[in-house]
Amino acid sequence: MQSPDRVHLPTSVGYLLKEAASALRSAMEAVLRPLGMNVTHYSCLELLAQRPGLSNSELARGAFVTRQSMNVLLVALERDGLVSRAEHASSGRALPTELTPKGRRQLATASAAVWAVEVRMTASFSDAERAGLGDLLSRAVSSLRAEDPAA
Amino acid sequence: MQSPDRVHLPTSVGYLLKEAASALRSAMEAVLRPLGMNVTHYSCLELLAQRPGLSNSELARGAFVTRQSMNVLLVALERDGLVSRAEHASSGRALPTELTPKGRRQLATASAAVWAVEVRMTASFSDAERAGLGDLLSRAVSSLRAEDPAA
DNA sequence: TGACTCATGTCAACATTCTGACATAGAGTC
DNA sequence: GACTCTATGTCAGAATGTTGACATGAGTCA
Repeated sequence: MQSPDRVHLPTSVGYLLKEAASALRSAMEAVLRPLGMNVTHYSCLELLAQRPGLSNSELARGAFVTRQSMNVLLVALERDGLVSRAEHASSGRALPTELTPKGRRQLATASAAVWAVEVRMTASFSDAERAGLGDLLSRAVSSLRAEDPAA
Repeated sequence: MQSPDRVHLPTSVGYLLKEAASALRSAMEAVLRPLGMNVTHYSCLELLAQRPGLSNSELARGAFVTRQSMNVLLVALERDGLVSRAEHASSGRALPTELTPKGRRQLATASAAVWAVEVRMTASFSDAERAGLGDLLSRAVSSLRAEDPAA
């Protein structure tokens, strides 16, 4: 098939993974832009809806960015009245964050749009294929993190 | 399972896709950093090795960045003597680019390292699963691009 | 108690990438 | 030829994200 220590791009799982993630990101940004949001913006709100009280660092990990990046986003979201952060930590240094009603409303619109993108992406899949893709991706993540402390 | 117009993060194919791509990128950067390269840098060299004479715009599409970004990278790669660009276009405006021997040497090391990462990522997969993942990802990309002109 | 480790929030400087814009070159159409 | 359309290379500005660093708070252990 191919030489054993070399990457063949068109059939490389890594390349296809990158391509799929890129296409998904583009599609998401296309539907989020008219709503005045970007992917990280939406991800932050979605995380907060499903797990209220998350701290800046936890949100950063969930959205796959650094806590510094998430922090500048949170400052903007708080300024726009979409989230509210605790003044001071009840324990440790983590400042729990929560959605405001305004944030919840904005998220509702965005979440529906993003869901439609996900549906379109997996439109040709059977239920078994959809579940299989999720399983394979999960295992790939586990394998990557197994021997590598980074990330 | 879940409400029909809402995303449930831990089981969302989109979220898992983003997570896997993030983990792969981290792993690749971890092995490329000691070599003085990053992912886009490597991608550019790999593309040129497999398809010599690619133009700036074609490289950008292959590496999933804008042509502006690829251009600044190409300028740096040419300055470092890793690639050579044609002085003027033989047809149109596209300037074909090729690897120099130095670029080929650097790529050889990087390609082996990246290949090892891909092997690790799919270590627990059977051959059928590896091929299946590639097939599912390809179909997901097709579906995303089908109705959406962006990307 | 004190030292150590770890996670967090935050500041600063830097790197990377993108958006917007413009001029140029070829293909197709009238 | 003149027009339109598309693709390309390039410039400038801005947004976004990262690395590096530091201080703080909590837990662990001698």
